[in-house]
Amino acid sequence: MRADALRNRERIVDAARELFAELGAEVPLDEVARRAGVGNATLYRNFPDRGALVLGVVQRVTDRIAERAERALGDAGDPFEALCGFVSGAVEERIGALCPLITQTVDHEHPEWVASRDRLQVFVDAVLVRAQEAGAVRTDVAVGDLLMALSQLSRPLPGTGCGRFEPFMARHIQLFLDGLRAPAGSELPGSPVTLEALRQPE
Amino acid sequence: MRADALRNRERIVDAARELFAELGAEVPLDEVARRAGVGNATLYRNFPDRGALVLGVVQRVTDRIAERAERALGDAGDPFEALCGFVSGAVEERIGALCPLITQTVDHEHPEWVASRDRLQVFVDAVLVRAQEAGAVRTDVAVGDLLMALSQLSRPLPGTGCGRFEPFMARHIQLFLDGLRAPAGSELPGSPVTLEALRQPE
Amino acid sequence: MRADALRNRERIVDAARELFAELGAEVPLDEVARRAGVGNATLYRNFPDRGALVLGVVQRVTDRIAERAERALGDAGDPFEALCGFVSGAVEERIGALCPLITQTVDHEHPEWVASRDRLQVFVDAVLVRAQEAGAVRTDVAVGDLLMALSQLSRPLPGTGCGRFEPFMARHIQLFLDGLRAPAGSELPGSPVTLEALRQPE
Amino acid sequence: MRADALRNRERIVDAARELFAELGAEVPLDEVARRAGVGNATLYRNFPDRGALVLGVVQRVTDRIAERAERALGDAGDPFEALCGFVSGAVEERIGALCPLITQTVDHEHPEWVASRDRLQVFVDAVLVRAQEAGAVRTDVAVGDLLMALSQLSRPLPGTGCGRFEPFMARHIQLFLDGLRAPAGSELPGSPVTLEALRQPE
DNA sequence: GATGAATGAGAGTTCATTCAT
DNA sequence: TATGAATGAACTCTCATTCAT
Repeated sequence: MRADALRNRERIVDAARELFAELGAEVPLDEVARRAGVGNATLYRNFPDRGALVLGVVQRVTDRIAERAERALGDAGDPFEALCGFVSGAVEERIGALCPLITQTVDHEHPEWVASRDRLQVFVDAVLVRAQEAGAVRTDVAVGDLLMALSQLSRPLPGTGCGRFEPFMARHIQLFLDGLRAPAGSELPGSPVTLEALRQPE
Repeated sequence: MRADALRNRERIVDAARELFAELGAEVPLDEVARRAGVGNATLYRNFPDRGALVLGVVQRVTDRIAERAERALGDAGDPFEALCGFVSGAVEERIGALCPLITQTVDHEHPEWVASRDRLQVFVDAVLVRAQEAGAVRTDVAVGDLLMALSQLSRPLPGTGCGRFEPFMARHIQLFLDGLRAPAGSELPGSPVTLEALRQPE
Repeated sequence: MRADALRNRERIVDAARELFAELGAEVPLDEVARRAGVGNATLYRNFPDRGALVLGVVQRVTDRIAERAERALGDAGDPFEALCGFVSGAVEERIGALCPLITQTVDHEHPEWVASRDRLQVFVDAVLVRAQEAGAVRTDVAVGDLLMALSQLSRPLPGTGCGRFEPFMARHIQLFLDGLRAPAGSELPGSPVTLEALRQPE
Repeated sequence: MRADALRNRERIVDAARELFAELGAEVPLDEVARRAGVGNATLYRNFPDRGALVLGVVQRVTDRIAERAERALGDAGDPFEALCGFVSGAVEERIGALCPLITQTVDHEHPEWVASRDRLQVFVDAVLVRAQEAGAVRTDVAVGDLLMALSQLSRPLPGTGCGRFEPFMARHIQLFLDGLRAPAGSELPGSPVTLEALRQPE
């Protein structure tokens, strides 16, 4: 019976991830339950409120992106190529839907979230630093710059049938990656950004 | 009383612009009315439904950004500097809130919107082409690339007290502008994007 | 200027009469004003609230039907024919919309209304009695029986494009008139009904 | 819990039937819910919009009247008496509130409604024809003449505390029934009316 | 543990009526 | 005086959440 329950939980998170990406974070939770093929009360049993569900999705996505970064680290080829590969993977994992979920509802003190976030940061940082040490990426940027900009550039636009704008996004992400290349094209305002910035002090 | 009515209309559009930027396109219309200092029915007299109000805001913002572009055109200085100045101005005008409003609710056949959009395109195109002809910007990008990416990079994040993330955005926009610089840093997928893309055929 | 004001008042009552008959007594008063070709505030100047407007319409219709009855009285031909002619005329005057307006909103103490009602009763009673005295109509019915049933049978049905059902109504009114004929086809429950019944004590 | 849900549905239809008859088809749905003793959202779960609720009520009433006709058919006594008994029963079932609901909101293509309507027609037709064959009722009338006129004559008048006018209605219905008696008292305009007329072609 | 149903709070929209020109 | 505009109350419908089976 526990296997069944776990499978339900998985299906709920998956359904929520898709729907959040397609229709935004405001989708009716009954809709999520329907897509997951469970009753709504089952959803509430697993995630007492919308915040808990969002946290579940955010962690899931974050962890999968961290895995991608870890895999990119193991890639022995050109460091910049590895970085680009990671970027594509992150987009596939729907990183574009991530930032709004985090800023809108995640509790930044929540230890599980902090752990996921830090793990993500460690691996992406390694991928980035390796490219910087190879002289391929300017040194005045940090992991938060990469991930936040990437998230924004691939962020879904409401009303677009989920994917309609992706061809454009690929161009714009490429332009951004060109802007990351060493030597620095211009001086950047502010300081390099890390993921802790997401919970900025007010 | 016509003067009074017009002033009310202005106040409603202004309030909506702010609230759409701060809280997204789903803000309660009663909230917009309250912020504008009018009764809710006054809002509905001027804008029969949410779509009409969104259209009003979109046109207002589009027109103001087009004016900025026109002014940048008159700037006799360095063409790339003029482009950067325009970009800053567009961000100030809250271009970041624009794309979602357009894709979500604007009727792409609506003649007034088409007129505003085309006017914007003409002026921004001129600013961009001038920089390209001066050899400062790569030639495989078009006005839609600039505006859509800019819009996404400056798009407000829900739950952030409107501005909290602007320091980061400035960095990321700068990186994107660096990516725009000639010579081209890499080959871009797809073709240069114009604003007609916003209404892409299905 | 008074002539103008009076003409406005007339136009408002006419518009209201048509709309009440077509769409029921709940039509928006702004709609009445539009149909009358005046501003809504002009309507409110003439009729402080919906009740006053309804009273105006009810009186107008009542008076016109009373005139028809008066004319039928002057008709020297067959008394039953005269009665039938009056009935047709009353239907043309939209008697079918009358009863609901009266029961719903008219103040039964209002002296002007009482005067109109009594005048109607006097004339219709005369038409009816004449037919009864000629032996054409059963004697156990009174003016209220005739007018209330007639009103119900010709009462507009909402959603019907005003007139779609009139062919049927003509049949049913004819059947009712046949039922009125002497000698009495059956014993009727209760007592003959007069128009005072419209304000029945509770 | 299905039993409970069904009971709720029943209570909602009953409450709606009463309120439609008392106050017309425009009663606030919240009022219906209150009268039924359920929350408003329960009403909306069962009947997604007002049209669905009206359809539910119309079907319920139609079916009950059809049952009455069926029972009248089984009555071995005088055919005209049986017809009169059916008429009384139909009035008790609130046939008077039926026509407006049908013309105002029912979708005349809706298969369930068509089925109910046709079933009603079959039984009432049988009752009527039997009286005609016994020589008691004129032969130039059909089931639609009977039911539509009956509906209009017993149609509730707004503002009357539901019943105040029933004594009169009984008289007028009796007069109408007298008019139905053979031999025909006069020639009727048009042709006999069936229930299909309710959806008349435009 | 899982489910369908119930609920109340809230959002969009309409309308009778009042105000300001 | 006549008008267009403003207003708040009311109504329909949705949705997060809780309950009963």
